[in-house]
Formats: sequence, structure tokens, C-alpha cells
Amino acid sequence: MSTGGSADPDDTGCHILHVDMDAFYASVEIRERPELAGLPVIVGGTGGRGVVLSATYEARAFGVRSAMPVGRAQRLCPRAIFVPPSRRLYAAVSKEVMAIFGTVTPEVEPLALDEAFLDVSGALRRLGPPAAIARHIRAEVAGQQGITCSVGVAPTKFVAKIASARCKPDGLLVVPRAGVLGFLHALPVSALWGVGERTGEALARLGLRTVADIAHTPLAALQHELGVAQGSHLAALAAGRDERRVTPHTPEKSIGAEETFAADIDDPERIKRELLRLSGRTAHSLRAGGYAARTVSVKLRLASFKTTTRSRTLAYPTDVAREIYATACALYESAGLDRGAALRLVGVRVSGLVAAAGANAQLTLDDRPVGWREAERAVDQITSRFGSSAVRPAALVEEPDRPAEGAF
DNA sequence: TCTGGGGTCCTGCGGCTG
DNA sequence: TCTGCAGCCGCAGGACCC
Repeated sequence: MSTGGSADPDDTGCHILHVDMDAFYASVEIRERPELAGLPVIVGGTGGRGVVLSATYEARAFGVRSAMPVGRAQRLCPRAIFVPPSRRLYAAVSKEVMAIFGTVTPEVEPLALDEAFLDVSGALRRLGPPAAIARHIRAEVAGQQGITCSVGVAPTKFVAKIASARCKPDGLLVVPRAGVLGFLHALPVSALWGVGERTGEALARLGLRTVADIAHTPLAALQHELGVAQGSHLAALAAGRDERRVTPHTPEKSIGAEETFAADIDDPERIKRELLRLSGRTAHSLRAGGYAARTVSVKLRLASFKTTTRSRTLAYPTDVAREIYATACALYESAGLDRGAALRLVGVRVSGLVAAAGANAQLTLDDRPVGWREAERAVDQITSRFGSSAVRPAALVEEPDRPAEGAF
């Protein structure tokens, strides 16, 4: 193992890099507002029901972590400065960072806005050994974007990912092929990809606390406790086996939108209005990606946090908000919720994606042969030019004499 | 402590079909 | 005609990731 400092580390067999931006959202905010540098900055937490999306290391020193409810973060770090997220800005910075990766190799697989796998096998002759490429990337990101990243270098994706996490922030860690098992086996089971709270509890029931414990457990025992797929998955990872390749273009499988209300809602008409809004966002994303979808799902989270999903597969793929909304409403009404049940979240998601160009979508709904797709495409063009508030369904216009529900 | 929003993958069950 | 079976698909829910 090596932190890849001044001396050249042993990077034998290491052609996978995992690059992970450090406290990405918070770092971007500080880049935009340098007066925040060195302060405990927390991104997220607006609207009363938020969680922490990103926190600077100054805030983390107080115990603040991602996904933590903001109320708790506030108590842990009363001096923290809360900043609302600017998702478009983060997406733009992410695009530029990914472009830097693209100058190194075309084999770039983004995992999220702030991290990606790179297979640098084809860049060794041009740019040098993997550790040197990692140093080059870190310098380019810092120089061009003014933010830092950490890089794990390893023979497999999984080990590279753990390595980048273990050298944060602003670090570089190389795990050579010969050092993989020694590196892995000392880690707690929670370090493995796919082990969260529930799986961690299941492993604890078997008395397994470290990756070495898993590696020394019979496969059958793991499969009995966790299921065939997950048991095999964890056994392979614990043995250092990970055959997954870096795949630059992974097609999306579902697209959706969801929203948690500032206060629980029990009025079915208001809930349907939210379904209309979310259907519009989902359809817009579908069209932007050139997709149509066959299956519509709704997600309903009660005030008690119990979550119910309902889905229906359509006869034809669609990218029309009106059709998605009609299906979402039908699913909501047939979900069997108690009358007046208060919801804290609703979501709309579509799956079974196909290319819109090839989709034999049906344009009509309720026997009206109107070109809804064309109408919605026209709205897309207007909103891309004048903003999302320029045009919206009549039912979403906040006016005292607003038309009846269902108007579009 | 009081839990966002975007996703992926897996499991189990029931219905349909050959 | 009936029954059993296997395979596939749709659906619901859960766990997990960033």
C-alpha cells in the first residue's frame, strides 16, 4: 500500500482509478463564496425537513455527516453555516471534471456527480504508470476547478473505491495486486459495497465483523443468511474478486421525481396536484433523454414513514406527462389508503425505458386525438428558453379562481 | 434522531402460458 | 379434459448507494 507521495509506489496490476471529489457540494459552494473557506459549511437543510447533503471537514469535525437530519446537525454544530443546494451548478462543475477525466482516457464511468471510475490501461504509454496518472488528475482538477479530490488506484473497481475513501480528503492511495487481501481483510464488514445497516446486522448475527471473517465463512452460510445473490456477492468481494469492468455508457433504467412536503398533506386534491407536477418533471426528463417508458410507479410515504409503492405497465411506451399523470392518479386512488391519510412524500417514477424514436407510443387519451406530445415538446422549448415557470399546467397556477383539478 | 432525492438491484409472490 | 410443472412477466417491497 502506498499513499503515492514523492516516491513511486508499487502500482503493479493497478489499472482502475476511482476518483472521488472531497465534500463536493460544499467545496463548490466555497469556491463560489471564498469568504466561507475554513468555516463549518453544510449544504442542504432548507425547508425544515432536510438532511445534510454535504458538509465541509470543519463541520464533520463536530460529527456532522451526510444524510443526517439537519436538526441534529444544527445541535452538533451550532455555528454551522447552512447553504441551500445549487444542483445546476454542481452538475455544471461535474461536467467539467468529467471532461478532465476524458482527457486521460475514454474509459470513464461516472457513478454520481462527484465520482467516477477510470480504466487507464490504454493511457499508460502516454501518461506513465497509474499512480502518476492519478497525481496528474488530482493536479488538473485542483488547477482547473479549484477543488480537491481523492483517488484510489487498484486492480479492481471495488478495491479502488474503498482506497479512495480511505485516503480522504485530498489523498491518493495505491493498493497493488499483491496487497489486496491484506488491505481488505482488516476492514470492517461495513466497508463492503452492499453492506448497509440491515446486512450489517445480519452479518453480526453470524458473528462476522471484519472482511476477513466473511472470507473465512462457508458460502452456504452466507447465502442462507443473506440470500443467494448477496451471499455470493459478498463472498467474492471478501476474496478480492471483482470482475466488473469500467463501462462508460450505462443506459438509464428508470427516471423519476419525488418530493417531501414541508408539512404532511391529507387533501387528495392537493396530492393529485403534486402528482401532476411530478409527472410533468418526469416526462420532461424522459423527453430530454430521448426515452419513452412503459411502466409508471407512484411512491406514497405516510406521515408514519411507512412507504407504499404501486405500479402499472401501459400498453404503449409514453413520454407524455398527461398519460403518466392519469396513470399515477389511478394508482394513488387504488392504493387503498385510509380516507384523509396524511402523506409526507409522493413520487412518480417510470421504468421500462425505450428509445422514444422507436417507441410506438399512443397519442390519445380519453378519446381526444390531440397531439399532447407535440404540445409538451413545445413547452419544453419555451421553458428551456424562459425558465420552468414560464409555462405550466393550469392546475398548478396559484390563483384564487384556478380552473378545476385535472385541467392541463 | 427523525429521517432528501436521485437511482439500482434483489426477492418473493401470483398469474399466465405452453 | 385435467393436472403438474417450468419459465416468464408484472408487481410490491426492501435494502442499498451517493
